Amino acid sequence: MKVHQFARGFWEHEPSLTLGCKRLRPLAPKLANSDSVAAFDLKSFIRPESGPRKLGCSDDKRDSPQVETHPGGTRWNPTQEQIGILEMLYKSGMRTPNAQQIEQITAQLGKYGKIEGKNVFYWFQNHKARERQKQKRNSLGLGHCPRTPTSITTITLDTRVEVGREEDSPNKRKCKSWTFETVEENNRYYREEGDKTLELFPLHPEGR
Amino acid sequence: MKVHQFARGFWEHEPSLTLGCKRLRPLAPKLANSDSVAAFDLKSFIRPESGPRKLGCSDDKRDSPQVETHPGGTRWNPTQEQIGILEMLYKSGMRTPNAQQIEQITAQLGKYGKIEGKNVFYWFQNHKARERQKQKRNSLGLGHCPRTPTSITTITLDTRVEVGREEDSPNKRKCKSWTFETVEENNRYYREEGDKTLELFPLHPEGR
DNA sequence: GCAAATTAATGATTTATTCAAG
DNA sequence: CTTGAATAAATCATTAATTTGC
Repeated sequence: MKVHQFARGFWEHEPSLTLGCKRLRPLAPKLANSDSVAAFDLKSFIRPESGPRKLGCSDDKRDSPQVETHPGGTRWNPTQEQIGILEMLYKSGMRTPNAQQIEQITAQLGKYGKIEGKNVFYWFQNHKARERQKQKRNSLGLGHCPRTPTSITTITLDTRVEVGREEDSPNKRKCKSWTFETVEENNRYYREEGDKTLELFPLHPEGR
Repeated sequence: MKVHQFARGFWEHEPSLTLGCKRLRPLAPKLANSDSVAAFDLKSFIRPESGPRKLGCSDDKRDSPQVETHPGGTRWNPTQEQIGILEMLYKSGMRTPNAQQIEQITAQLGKYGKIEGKNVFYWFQNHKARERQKQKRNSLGLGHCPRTPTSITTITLDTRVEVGREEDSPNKRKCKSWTFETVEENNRYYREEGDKTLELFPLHPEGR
């Protein structure tokens, strides 16, 4: 709220940035004049996806025949093996795997078909949420007995990980580090940020 | 739901996995009996946290005088400059920056103090949400006039990025790829998954 | 003045909801 | 209509402000 002075000239520092110059006069100067260069095209910076629509699945989908991974594949198409394993893990009590676990799972599942970490992550999120819905529907639908978890079933080995409940331990927070990558218009694949991240993390020497 | 056979022996495949064996017993060291090998310690695998509390800010805060980044730093502690710039961008209409943008912003803000991409990401999420709350409170609090955005102000350059509203363009979905990393017990720092990810991504050649 | 105690802000995660591919 | 993907809302947890008693 206070500082705004240095705002000026902020982007000029690094020539490596695509949006170099004096633009970024975020406020004030509309004035229909020279918006070509001076305009800075903040719009495209802010929302690069607004212009070109997607709607494509006609021409760019044909380049890669189908051999690899999911067919024309925008999204992950899990194989039976993958689903089976995931469900097994779920039944074993796993709910929100951490990075290491996701990594391992992804590595394993990768043997049965192409898959990424985020697919595993999403799967667990969705599955958890949908099992919960289903359970809620059931508990409301057929009578009451609201404490009956519909899918305890199997997995009763010695692991006493809660199966039907999620909210349990008081300290649930983890601490994750991500690397974003957008797959849009003209996207890169997996942006490293490599060393940066490495030097960033020793900060929090311990989780919480 | 169907497949369960291969469940057994699933983790034995890859010796490269760190949790191959029985180590990784971060918590629950009590119980002297025989849960050592046969137990497989699935529990610790499933929920490695929940044991050790943090509560530290008394002795580990003094090692690094204060020079670098946030003091004993578990979480990002933004500097005035960083906040200022972020707010500026927010006011410019930026709401949910994509990977590329986060990257650039992070690079810039890194000049004023340690920061990661996820901090930027979170900041925008939180700020957006909290501005929304605030606005809702205000609109409810002082009279009506429910269509008055309290902070249109500035930013009227040629970029017609919406300032006061969020829900707008029909196609909002992006497609991000992450690399998770948990910082817990004995955590790793930034797990690559490097080549893997690279070969994974060409799948979705374009967002949506 | 100064720490412990309390409160206010806000960074970080999780959960709920929504969108859209197939 | 199923479900992968993404976003928004709710929640948790730290850190900084601040208050308070000495």
